Amino acid sequence: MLNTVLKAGQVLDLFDKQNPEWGVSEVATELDIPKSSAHSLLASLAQIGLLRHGEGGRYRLGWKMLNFGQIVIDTTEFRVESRAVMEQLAAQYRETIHLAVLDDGVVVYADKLQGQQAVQVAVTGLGVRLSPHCSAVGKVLLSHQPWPWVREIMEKQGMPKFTDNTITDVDRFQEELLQVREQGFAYDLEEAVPDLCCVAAPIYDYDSEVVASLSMSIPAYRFERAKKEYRGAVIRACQKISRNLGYMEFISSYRKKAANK
Amino acid sequence: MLNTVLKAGQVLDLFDKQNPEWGVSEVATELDIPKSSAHSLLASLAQIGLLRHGEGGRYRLGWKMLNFGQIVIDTTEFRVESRAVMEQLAAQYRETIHLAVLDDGVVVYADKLQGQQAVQVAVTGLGVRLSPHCSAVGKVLLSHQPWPWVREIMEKQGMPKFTDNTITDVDRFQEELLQVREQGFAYDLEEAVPDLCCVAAPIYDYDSEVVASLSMSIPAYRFERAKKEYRGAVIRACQKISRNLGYMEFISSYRKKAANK
DNA sequence: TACCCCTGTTCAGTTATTCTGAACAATCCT
DNA sequence: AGGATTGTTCAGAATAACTGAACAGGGGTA
Repeated sequence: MLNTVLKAGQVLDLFDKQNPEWGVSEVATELDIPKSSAHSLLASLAQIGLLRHGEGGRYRLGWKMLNFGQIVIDTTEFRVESRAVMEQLAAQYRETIHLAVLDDGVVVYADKLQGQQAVQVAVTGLGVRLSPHCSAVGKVLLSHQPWPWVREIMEKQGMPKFTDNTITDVDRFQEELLQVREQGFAYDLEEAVPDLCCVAAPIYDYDSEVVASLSMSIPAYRFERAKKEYRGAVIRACQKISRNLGYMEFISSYRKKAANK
Repeated sequence: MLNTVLKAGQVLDLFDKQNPEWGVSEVATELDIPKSSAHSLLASLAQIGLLRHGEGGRYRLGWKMLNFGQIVIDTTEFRVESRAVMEQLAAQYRETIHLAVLDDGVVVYADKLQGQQAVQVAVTGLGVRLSPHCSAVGKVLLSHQPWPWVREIMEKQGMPKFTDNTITDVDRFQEELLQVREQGFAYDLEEAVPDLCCVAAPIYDYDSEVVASLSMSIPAYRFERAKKEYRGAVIRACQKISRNLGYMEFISSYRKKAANK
């Protein structure tokens, strides 16, 4: 591992929505490195376009980040395939639809659609990273990962309690994941945000790997009324996307048999 | 300048919409470096999340890029201010609206709206980088930069001919920029794409700096009919955005006088 | 207006890293 | 099953990064 690149990564990670602008001295004190080291890191990152230094010598994330982000969006196969199905769902139910993936143990929103105002949609909240233990998509994605790995992640990240329903016990979480995997969908019953429920299902690719998860978010009072219908719609949507990605169920079950031999 | 970071930048620049996936050996031969060097670069970039290595050990841009791109979008002041005005323009004229900035001598689309289908809009073509000599936004942005610097950029990048109207002569381009700066707007009369015309104007910030340019793109036959109206609409939109950013014209003229002393 | 303090930037010697090329392991294709 | 890819590892040789003090440029204040 190249030490210099790792340091550069630490520098980049400082830039977030709350602190989009950093000076050399600030970075130096924050990372506890000499001013000159911070300077060469920032200057080099600016030279390759990942940062830019505008007025006052302060640094911001560069426009190339926009470019790279867009490439991610445009070249992710399941994202392209999901789009049409997501729009259909959003149009029919007028609820918020999320498409999420697992990245280094956290849930990342790869796409988002709102039923109401169509315009702002695809941009807001995209790329947001959050802990997976309290969301339907997180449960779905983790349920298809080996438990020891999941356990390690949970211990490393912790399982913060956001509402009374948040699962904070590791063993309880394992049971939940087993059930999710078994039944092929997951609920989030006000576990992350009060009064907000979600239902999510897995998206498989041609290799029968779970590559993403799609969810619909619904206010609790409305969710209770038609839980089954929402669930069915999400599951059918995921099946349709999976099929478009080349997933075939019978091959999957065949491979499971082969693996168990 | 940190050599390692520069190398990392070269690696990242390989990833584009046409080649979103690279292996170690491919990178090594492409950049003419030993396989092991390519490996440590890719592995390190993957560790900090800028890349990810999925199936087959091949590497792709990481999900963190989406995150960073989104931060750029959400924390760019003029972009936030422009949004409402752009939507208004798009709704009224039903034509494509672009918001562009200058980054290292090239034009970058910071936002894009289409009048017709509202949904796909904000995502398509965002972050795209193109040469500035054949677009209205490019002319506007360059017209507010010192000519020697612009000349250098033009000589480095070249001025490729896309249509019969493309300006390919440097001296001719200088005249054009002088006029654009003087009149406060720029046309693109089928200079980049046949049958496509644009009109663009500058967006000033509180410091009287040109930070971006907004343009409207219209099919040539329609553009000829109402050139003046389109021009007026774009200029008024830019003035409104500039004012929201704290730009005040009288301060600008005051500073010009002070600078000329 | 002049001062002071805090910026970002540069530089050269010391230190620690990266770079390299060959050997290994795993995978795909024939 | 074989051959030729691929990605990965390792230890010595070469080179880069790290440091801390000195420099320069602004912004604010007295």
